[in-house]
This record gives sequence, C-alpha cells and structure tokens, in this order.
Amino acid sequence: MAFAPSSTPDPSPNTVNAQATATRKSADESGRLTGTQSIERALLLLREIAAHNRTGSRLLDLATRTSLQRPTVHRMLKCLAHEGMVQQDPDTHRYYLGSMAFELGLTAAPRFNLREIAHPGMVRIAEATGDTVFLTQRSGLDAVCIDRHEGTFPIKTFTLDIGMRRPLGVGTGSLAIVAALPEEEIQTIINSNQPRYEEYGVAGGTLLTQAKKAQKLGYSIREAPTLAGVRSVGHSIKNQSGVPFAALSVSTISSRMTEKRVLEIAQLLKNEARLIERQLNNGM
Amino acid sequence: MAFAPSSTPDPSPNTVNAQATATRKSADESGRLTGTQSIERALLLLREIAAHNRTGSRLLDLATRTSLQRPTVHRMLKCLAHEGMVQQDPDTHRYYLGSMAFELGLTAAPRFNLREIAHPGMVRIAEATGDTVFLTQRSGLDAVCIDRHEGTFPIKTFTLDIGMRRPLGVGTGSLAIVAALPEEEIQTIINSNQPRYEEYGVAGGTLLTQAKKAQKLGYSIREAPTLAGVRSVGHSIKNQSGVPFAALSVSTISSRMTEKRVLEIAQLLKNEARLIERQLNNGM
DNA sequence: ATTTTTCGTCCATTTTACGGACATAGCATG
DNA sequence: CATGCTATGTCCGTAAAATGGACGAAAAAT
Repeated sequence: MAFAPSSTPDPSPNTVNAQATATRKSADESGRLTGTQSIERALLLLREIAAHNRTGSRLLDLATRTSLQRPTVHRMLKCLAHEGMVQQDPDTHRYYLGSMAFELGLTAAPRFNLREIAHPGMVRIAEATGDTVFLTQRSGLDAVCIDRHEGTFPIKTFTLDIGMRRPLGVGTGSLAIVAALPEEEIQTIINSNQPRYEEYGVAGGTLLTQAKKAQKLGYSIREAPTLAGVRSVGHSIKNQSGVPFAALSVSTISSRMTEKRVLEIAQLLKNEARLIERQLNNGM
Repeated sequence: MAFAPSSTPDPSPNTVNAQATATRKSADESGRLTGTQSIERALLLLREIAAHNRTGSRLLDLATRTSLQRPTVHRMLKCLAHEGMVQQDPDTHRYYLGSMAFELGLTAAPRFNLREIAHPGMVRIAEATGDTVFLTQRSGLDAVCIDRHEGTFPIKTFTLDIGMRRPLGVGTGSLAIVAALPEEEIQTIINSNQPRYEEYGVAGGTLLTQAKKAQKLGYSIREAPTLAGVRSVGHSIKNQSGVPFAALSVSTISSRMTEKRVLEIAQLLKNEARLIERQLNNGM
C-alpha cells in the first residue's frame, strides 16, 4: 500500500466465475483498505457529526456531506445511536455525538490529554521545589492556565487560577511559548495583542526584549509586573512538529528565587518538558 | 452466521435463487439490528479495548473476548488504527484507544461533562450572590471539587481547590450528597470514613445529625468546622436514577450569610441543580 | 536450534450491506 | 384542510463487501 501501482484494472476475460474479477489484496490500487467499507463509512459519519456537534446534523445533510446514500446513512446512524455513539434529538431529529463517544474519550484521555500527561511531572517539580507549578496552554492569541499544582512552601504567591485566560506573553509560561515561536509570529502576536497588554501591566515593547532574553537562556524568567517580590521561571513544551503550544512554569517569592536556584529550576522544567514531549510525540 | 458454524457448507440445492430464504426486516426476530454487523463488531471492539486501555490489548485476547475470528478482528483493527480510533504500540503490538477517540470525546463533552453542563449555572449563581460557587462530585467514599467559580465580593473565604479530594461528608456540597442518599448508605459511609474525619475537624457523630437536618431543609448548611466565620450552603445534583452524585455549594463569610440570605441561596442552588439534572436526564 | 505462540495475510465463498423504490411523518403554502 | 414539498424511516432483491479457514511469517518460549 501507500504507493500507487499499475493503473490497469485487469479486466480478466474468460469469465467462468462471474464474480470478483479484480484481485483482492488487503489494500486496493489507491492504497485504501479493503474489507472495512462500512467501518470507514461509520467513522466518516462520526467525524462529520463531530464537526457540527454544536448545531447537530440532519440525516440529509450527513448524506450529502459524506456522499453516501440516505438509506445507508440512516441504517448506520440507527446502529450508532443504538450503541450510544450518537444521539438523536427526538424532537428535531438531529444527530449529535453520544455518551459512548464521551466515555471513550475519557478512557483515552490519559494518553492524549496534556493535563493528564503532564500531571506526574508537575507533582515532581512541586515536590522538588516546594513551590507552585503551572501548566499553560496556548489558545489562539491567548494562553490559558490548564493546571496548577501547589508545593509545600507555606508562603504562596498570587496564583493563577485554572481556566484563567490572558493574552499571550503576559504570564511567564506564556512568555516561554512566545519566545519559542518563529521570529515573525512573535511580532504578529505582540502587534495583535498590543492594546490588551496595558491592563496586565506589560509593555509590548519590553515583551520582545524579554522574549529574546528567553531565547538566549532557553527558559523564560520574569518578575511579576503587577506584584513586586514574585519571580517566575518557565519552559515551553513543543508538539510533534516542534511548534510550542504549552509551557510549564514555577512561581515563588523573589527571596527564594536566587540566581543559582533559577538555573536549577530551569533545568528541572526542561527535563520534565522533554519527558512530556516524548510522550506526545509517539503517543505510545 | 455469528453462531457456531455447522460443518456442512450447505451446497445450495435447486439453485434458481440460491440465496436468502429468511425474511429480512430492519430487525431480526431477537430485536437485533440488521445491515450493521460490522459496525456493531467494531464498536464492540472499541468497548473491549477501552475496558483494558491501561494495559492495552493483544489481538488474540480481543478475538477471544469478543468471540470474533482473529482475521476479522485484525482487519477491523487495521482500519480503526488507520483512522486513528485505535493505536497500536509498534513494539508490543498491543492496541489502545487512539487520538480520534480522545477528540470525539472532547467534542461530545459539552453535552455530557458535568463541569461543562454546570458551568453556566455556576456563573449565574456567582453573579447573583457575589460569592464563590463550588461544584463537587462524589468519587467512591470521597468527594472531589471539580470546579469553582469566584464571585465579585472582595473578601474570599478559604477556597477549596479544584481537584481537592476529601472524605464524603466533610464539605458542605459533600454533605448535601450524603444527605440525599438512602439511610443505610449514609450509615455505611460514615462508618467507613470514621477514622478519616478527625483530621478534617468533623465528628462522625454530628455528621449524621447534620445530614438529617439537611434532609429536612432540602439543602445542606454548615459553619466551616476548621474556619470560624465561614458559612456554606449546598444542594445535591441527582442522576437519571435519582441517585445523588454531585452538588453545588456557595461559601462566604458568616456576616453575609443571614438566615434570609441562606434561604435565597438555597432556592437559587435548587433551581440550578434542577436545570443541570434536566440536561443530564434526557441528554438532549 | 526447535517448538510454540501470536501476528499478519490471502482468497473463495456467501452473508452482509447496499441503495433504488416506496411509505410515512412533518410542515409550509394555496 | 387539502396539497404539494421536504424530510425521515423502511423494505427487499441484488451484488459487492466482509467473512473466516488456511497458510506463512515473525516473535517468544523452551
């Protein structure tokens, strides 16, 4: 499979057995699998339903969008609904993903969900440092704090709440993401977010400088602009393609954050980020 | 087919139309669907893989557990893997749920995930009261805080962190869940958790009294045992079968929690809990 | 090196799924 | 409230898709 062989369909003349002229292998000429047509179609349907899960999909639209016959789609949907993979609103007749889809997702999450993958590492960092660790994920021009793990040190700095969304570049984890992006994208982001930075006490001008510094160091570092006496260190997490999309960061009071300790923490973050990336990369 | 193959291959006698004697309807005698065998089998496989997703499944085990032929299972898995629904570890050959399963789950979540369903209501409560709202979910003999939404009132009480897990009955939301359970289960829970209550400053004895009070009132209420001056109100959320499995609660400083206000908040919680239950019930 | 177990593939057979045609429900419009 | 119009749901003869017995290859165990 995968490469495209001879285009001749081999018309196989002298027909004793009327049926099945074409040779059947595990994949046909175009590299498509055989013996799994209906499963492929069912998955195609699921993807199509997922793509419109907010509004729901009507039978006819699904048939059109998948280029399948209406009866075929209907029969498959009935089965998928029966098994809970999809759900049909009894009033509108529209189809949505069902509870089984949700439950499979929950089961699969530990191998794909950044938060779950990162969790053990965050615990290790919090235990090693005693300070609070944050996991930040990029979301368009923003960064969202998707997890936090508190260390044992009794004095806690102002902590980023889970779910909090701020313009890219504002937080230290966020800054690590920005710094790891290609030059021109950094500029675009800073320009786009310019008007929003003020209210977070960040000057767009200094941001580029900070990003360059982070690039040189290999980690981001910053005194919290709004809170004096708080210092944070961050490190980016990259996806399969090398694009930074998340970051780990540690935040604590400046007196605990000596230069030496900054280096230690940066190393710790780097190691854990690598570990996470490895799991994301092969998915295995 | 599907049932044990009679060894006679049935040489198909007087062959005008060799095929199909049995009448075919959309469901056969036993009520099972027709025209969807392979989809049913594929979903069966997915369920089986999900059930062993921690360890992964070997081809032969899947064949055994699903009572399907190995070649059939293999062919289907190849397709499912091709589409990303499952993933095969290249070293061990074991099968796991794939990224598509995770992504479908994410898409389906807004209609099934308690946190997502409850979110709008929590925002409404926080806006109406100005205080912090908590969403608690039962997990065995514990309760876990799965979401929190802060109100605008500047003085915040000690807040339960997201992800925090405590013995059932310790928090006010937790207490609401316990109170809504059947009498004998309450006893069992209190007995089982007895040794753990101490460290949370809750006496197992008073807990039963508090639960009875909550049953009478229709909502749970408590002065935080460890923090003087904090008062909370909670209301249970029940699933389709009427079993309480989660709760909403509001917590604030006692001076804000007058008797009159307790009633208002209790009503608010009750209404939002009802709304959430309705969405859970029909799933639509 | 040899046996045993498991994975992967082939291909003739026939059962399964397909889809044209029809039936029925919902919903505007004349 | 018929009347067309559009949508969902179902039937069933046919053909193509999926099945599974058999075999080969690759690991794993002995």
